[in-house]
Amino acid sequence: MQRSHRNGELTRIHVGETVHLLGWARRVRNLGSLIFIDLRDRWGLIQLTADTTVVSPGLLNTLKTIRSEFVLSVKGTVELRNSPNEGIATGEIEVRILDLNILNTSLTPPIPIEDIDEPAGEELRLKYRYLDLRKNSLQKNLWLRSEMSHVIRDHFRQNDFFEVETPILTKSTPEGARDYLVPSRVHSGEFFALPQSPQLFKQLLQVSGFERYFQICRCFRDEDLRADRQPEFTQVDVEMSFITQEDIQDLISNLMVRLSSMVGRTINKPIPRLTYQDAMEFYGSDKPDLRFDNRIKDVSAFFNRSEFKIFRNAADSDGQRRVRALGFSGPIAGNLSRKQIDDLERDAKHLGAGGLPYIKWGKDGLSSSFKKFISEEETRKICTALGIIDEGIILFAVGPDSLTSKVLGELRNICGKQFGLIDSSVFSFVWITDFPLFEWNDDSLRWMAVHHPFTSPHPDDLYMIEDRPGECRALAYDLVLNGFEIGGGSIRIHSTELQSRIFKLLGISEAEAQDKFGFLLEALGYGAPPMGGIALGLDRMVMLFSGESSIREVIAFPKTAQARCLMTSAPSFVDLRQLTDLGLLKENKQTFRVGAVFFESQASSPALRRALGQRIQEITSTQTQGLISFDSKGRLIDSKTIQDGPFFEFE
RNA sequence: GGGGUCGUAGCUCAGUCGGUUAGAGUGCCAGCCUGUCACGCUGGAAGUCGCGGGUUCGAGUCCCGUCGGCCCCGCCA
Repeated sequence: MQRSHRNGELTRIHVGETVHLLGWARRVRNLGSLIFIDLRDRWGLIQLTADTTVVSPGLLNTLKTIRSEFVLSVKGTVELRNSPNEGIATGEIEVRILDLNILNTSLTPPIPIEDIDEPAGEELRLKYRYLDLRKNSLQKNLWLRSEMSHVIRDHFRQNDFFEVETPILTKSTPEGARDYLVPSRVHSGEFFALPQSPQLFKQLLQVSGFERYFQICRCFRDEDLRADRQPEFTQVDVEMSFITQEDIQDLISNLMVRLSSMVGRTINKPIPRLTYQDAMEFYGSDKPDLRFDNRIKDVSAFFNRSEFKIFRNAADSDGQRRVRALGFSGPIAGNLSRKQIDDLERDAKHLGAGGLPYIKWGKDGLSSSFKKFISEEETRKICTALGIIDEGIILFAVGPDSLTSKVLGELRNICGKQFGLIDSSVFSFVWITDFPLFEWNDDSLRWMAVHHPFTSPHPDDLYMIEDRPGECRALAYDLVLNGFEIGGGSIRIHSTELQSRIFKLLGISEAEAQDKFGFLLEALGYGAPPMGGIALGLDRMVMLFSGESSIREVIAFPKTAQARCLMTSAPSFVDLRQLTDLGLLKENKQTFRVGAVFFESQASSPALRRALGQRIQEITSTQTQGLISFDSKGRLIDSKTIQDGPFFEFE
């Protein structure tokens, strides 16, 4: 069974040739004495045609039975079309069918297998993922992903990197995300954890002298999901010895230039750097979208004599609380409706603000939520300070920086989209540097590592680790693209003493450190080189590079927001035997889910009855009870009483 | 853990104030059709209104609960 050509690669130079093609019938257009079939394979679409008045009766019969998504093998002659279609790549030509075999039939697909304006709901698309993946858009996305992976491998190989696989079954570590656990059968009661990242292994590979390591690896985090977060995701993991953060940033910047060119984007080097502090001050975010430059400004000083008490108090608070503002010029911003402003205020309140004070200058002149506290002259001064020349709006937030940054940073993103400030064809990369090393956690009442506990402090800040941990900077950096964090890394600690100091500050006891990371601490004592690295989020990169807004569109078999696979129905209950094998059920107390499945049918033959029995086993688990009904042809009529059986416990 | 939103034919959706036999487009099936390419025309079949309970003479519509999809907050070193 061989094809002579790929469908999408046929052109007018093949006219006159007899070709053998394979693929799926995307659509059949039967005009009576003329039949057209669009045949799809991985490389494209070609129109098959047959004149039913001249083909053999056998072929005519076959042609009549073809439906969408049937799998076909075709022999035919390439011809120029009478009426070309400029809309498709192979629109100049068509293949006149000489012979055709149906290799397989297809049920009517439950979802449209085409990129159309109103695609099926995501629930169905995920259930029938193998059909959804036939669509051109998903094939294109996964192809881009495949190509990007190759370019990434090539880039690191060219730079003398060593690809090493690290364990998937590994050790649970404190700090960080919740682990996915895997019970050990051999060691009853003990667990492996799936890696949140190969962090410790890549550091140990540096101790081993590999010097340049990379891996494209799967990572797992048992946390709640978002459009850009899946429980398992793919990292481009990198670690190097004897380097500075600039070395790593340069290496990755070069990679980004190469990858961007794959989707027709040119980016300027060097990629700009912004300190964490400046990012928070000017953009209210550690992953600012720099496709537009509207900046947050501290306007506290304008209000140190103001009648507006909330602002005045903040201005007088010596920096504890500040009045910060974000301005947008232009008629769209200046002429927002009451409702649009209410919507923004609702967003602001949602983020923790008390309200959304604003000044707006539009067609109808000035309006402001605190007009009576501010003169027109003062208003003009503030407008000028924020660069609002003609029409525009200024949004205010007051309070501690943590609050005002969050509110204005988020409003900046919302307004940037709403006011059309974002050129979606632009790639705007930025390195965010000098992250804080620690942050105070109110729940556990202790300092936590912002990046991870192996991150090196900034050498200038070493002296204040114990006294002023909150001010201590880390040699840590994130790579941000269009408002998404696509990577993060750091220079690591390579001395046992410093690592112990950090653990101590984090409240990790000597004993716990030994228990959890003893192997690392020990390794650092055997000539660990200075080292650092980065991990890039491949899923997010492919998402952004393909213009998608969810990483599910660039993952072959993604999970839902509730971390389920709708296609396989994972996770699922398992046999009790498996649980007892794993030591997850105590021997002296066993839990059984008791059930029995009855079924009724008028099945005509013993063979059909046996098949139905099998079918029931497929659609129920051993823990199920209820009644299933089939009709005489074995079609399912009713299974609504099927449910999970009750638990019984025996001592 | 919390907030928002959606769930009606295979699919995408409409369904008014709670009131007759729940509609449209598309897909599917059948017939007709020689240049279609989202073919066209004619006809037809197709519904557990997510599930459970409640209010009511009467529920797709109102109330409570529950399940599921999506988005967000918390969370994600």
